[in-house]
Amino acid sequence: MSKCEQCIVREFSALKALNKDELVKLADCKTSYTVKKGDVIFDEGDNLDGIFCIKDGVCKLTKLSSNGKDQIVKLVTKGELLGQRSLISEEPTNLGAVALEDMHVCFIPKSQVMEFFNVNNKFSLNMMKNVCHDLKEADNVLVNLAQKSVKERLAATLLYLHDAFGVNEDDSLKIQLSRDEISSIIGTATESCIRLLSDFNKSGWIELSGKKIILKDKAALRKLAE
Amino acid sequence: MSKCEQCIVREFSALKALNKDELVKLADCKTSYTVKKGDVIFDEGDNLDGIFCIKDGVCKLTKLSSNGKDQIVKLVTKGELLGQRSLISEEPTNLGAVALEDMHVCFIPKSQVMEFFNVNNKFSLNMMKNVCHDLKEADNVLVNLAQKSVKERLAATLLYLHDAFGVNEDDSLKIQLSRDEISSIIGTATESCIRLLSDFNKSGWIELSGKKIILKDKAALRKLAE
DNA sequence: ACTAAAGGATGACAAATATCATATTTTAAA
DNA sequence: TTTAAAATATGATATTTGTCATCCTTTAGT
Repeated sequence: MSKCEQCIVREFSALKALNKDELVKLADCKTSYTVKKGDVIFDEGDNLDGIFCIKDGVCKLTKLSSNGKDQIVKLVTKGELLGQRSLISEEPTNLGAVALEDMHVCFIPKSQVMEFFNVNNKFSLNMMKNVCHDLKEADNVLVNLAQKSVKERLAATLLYLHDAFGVNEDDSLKIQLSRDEISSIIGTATESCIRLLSDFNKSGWIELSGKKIILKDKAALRKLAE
Repeated sequence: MSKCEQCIVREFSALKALNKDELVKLADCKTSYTVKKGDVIFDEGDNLDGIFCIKDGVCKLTKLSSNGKDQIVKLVTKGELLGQRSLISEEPTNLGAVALEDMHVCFIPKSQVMEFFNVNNKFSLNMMKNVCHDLKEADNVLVNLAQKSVKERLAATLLYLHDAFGVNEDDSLKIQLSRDEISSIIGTATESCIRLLSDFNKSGWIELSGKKIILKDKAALRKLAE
């Protein structure tokens, strides 16, 4: 069982408020495991009995719409916690979580989270701030989906992927999404997304080679995304 | 200065967790006032020095998109609190609030909220649950905006207005929104919204008379909205 | 290495939605 | 009350986006 005290990732989440004793307790009760790319961490509607701390990797939070299509609501990465809302609300999850890469995650049982909650005010405040941040982001995404064109949303999404997940040595986006997944972020048909990527490519704003995407003209994309 | 102890509205928000002493304190520091229809309660980006408790009336929370159009993110009514997220995040507001009807609101200064926060665990938990509920709702709206057609969103919105705000004696929706405001909820051009309302009218699903809207065939609307 | 399946690309076309113009009705202000 | 402004309504048209068909490319499994 690895020690949470030495886990750098903890510094990026609400868990940073925990003291030494609490970290020992945490290490004691957590379950650490790996998740393969494509694996389901939890399904929409699952009853979670704790939260997940992402040690490494990225996953998508999705919701199935009544039209049969999945919408990606949020990408969650290293250092973030999963399932907080469900835990606080004492409700089943509203979104499902699927790994986009191989991941390392730790599961922290509800009882332990609740204990920290009650004894460590800083921890609960941090967690609350996380949820508040998520709410702000969700509102912003909502406005973009309602008011911007697919083209604008694609440009904005490419820039977001660039800024949030960085690039490889060859400048290609580090995070690898299928065309279908990109469509599922911007809320459009896969073919429309592919077509627009082609257009962006022809305009010289991006460069496509296989699954790799390189942003060649971020200024142009930024102008489009506003 | 009216007593918060006797205010029924309190029962519907996080404030229900306050005890008698705390309610006296609250009554002591709050400012109660009226807001006229169309008045701005706060603007997007304002620094709030407290939260608002809605005693009566309905307001819209909006965000201005870069295309110059306002998006209505949420309608907030009697019993709900405004500005919680901003207060917890210690950030300017992400959304503006405008009265849709004449309102009675109370302003509770930040210092007092923070004190309750620190001494009353139930209160902070309630507030946290509110934010979590807002997040869940925002995610759901987001998915609908991304995946459903304008027609479906209009049907869903009419049903929502019916269920959330009720009807008058003549069965017309109690809450009166302009066509422009309805468009701003569903995220479409005003003309498209007007046209679809006409279509719904011709189909016999709704009845329009001036600004009044009567839902004649909720089953049909529900089927459309899914 | 071979093969099936999945993902990606593109054309043709249809449907949904936005935009612009204009008329009518309602509302609010002088 | 009169009048100007705003809101509502509708047609004509352009643009955006989705759907369906087909082909090509990559990936994964045997």
